Amino acid sequence: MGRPSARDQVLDAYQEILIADGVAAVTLEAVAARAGVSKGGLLYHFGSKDALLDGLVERLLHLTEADIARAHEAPEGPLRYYLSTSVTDADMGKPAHRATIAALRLLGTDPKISTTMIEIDRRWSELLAAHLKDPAVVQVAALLGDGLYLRATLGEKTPEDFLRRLPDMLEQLDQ
Amino acid sequence: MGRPSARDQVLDAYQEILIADGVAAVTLEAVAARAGVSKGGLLYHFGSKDALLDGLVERLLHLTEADIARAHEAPEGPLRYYLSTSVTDADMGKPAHRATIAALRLLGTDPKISTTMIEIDRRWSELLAAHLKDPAVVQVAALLGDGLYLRATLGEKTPEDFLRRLPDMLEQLDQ
DNA sequence: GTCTATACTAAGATAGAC
DNA sequence: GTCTATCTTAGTATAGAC
Repeated sequence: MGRPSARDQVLDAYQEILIADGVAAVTLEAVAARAGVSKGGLLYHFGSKDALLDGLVERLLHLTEADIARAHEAPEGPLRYYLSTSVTDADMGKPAHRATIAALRLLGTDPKISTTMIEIDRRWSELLAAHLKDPAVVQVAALLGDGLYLRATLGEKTPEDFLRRLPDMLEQLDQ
Repeated sequence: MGRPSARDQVLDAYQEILIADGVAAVTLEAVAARAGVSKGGLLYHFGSKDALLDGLVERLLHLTEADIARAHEAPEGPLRYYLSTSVTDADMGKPAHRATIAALRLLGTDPKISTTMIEIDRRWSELLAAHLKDPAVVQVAALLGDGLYLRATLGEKTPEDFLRRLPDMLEQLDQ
């Protein structure tokens, strides 16, 4: 693992401020402070605020790829993996999850966010399609994932017991 | 109907810029220009940028209330009304819909947006709960609505034929 | 109720030392 | 690779005329 590079620490700080305090709180100064570097130091790694966003998008894409690979192998199957992954408190610490929530905070600010989220949706749907019969159920599952992420971004938690029932309901629908 | 007040025109401009160009494009100057008034004129109606956001939230709450009242009477039933309402191209012009998309653009910028969206979710769920047997299906329906709104915000359109099947699937699940 | 002019501030970015 | 100092601009908000 090794200790994180300064670059990664900056990206972490960016992400965490985004999640905790919202887009308005993300100033170069605040990010630098949280990462333990100066504004100049930060700008060495990311030449502009926009570069910071690009960095987050890139990270999100990588983490998602890794997550989908894991879903492929998951003993409980991709559907359960996908839906639980989205939101449980236990998973809130999951890197892919945090990066997604952070990115969603930037929704209105840059079109790159939208295209990235659409792309991620597409990849998960691809995986789900390979494991469900009915394409409509795939759509439902993907849509539910999106709903869960929106709620997580709103700070609303979805009841655990409902989350446990969810995959069963979808499988019933897939008959 | 009467012609819209200057105040309303300002709010319209704010909303439309939000939807079309995102949060960064929303400057007092841009909003004023689009509303056909000067910066000073705008600030007479809304004393600050924050007041503009408050205005949108208030409008959204009113429109939602009216929409829910309509859903109550809808011949196709609240479930169908809720799900179609969310996203069809035909409904894109619907005031409640546009206000919602605009508000979602502001997600990361102010906690008021989150609390408002949660409140709106709650009200729709209340209505749906009165017309479905299984509380879990109510949750699913509400979550799907959220997912549809997130996708609309992303600019991704959901296939019409899938949308038509959706309520039937949920009713099947509710047996 | 709306306009013009202007003050003020915050924040992004550059330059150059270390 | 990181820091301090500084420049620059954009954008919010105020004041006061009409």
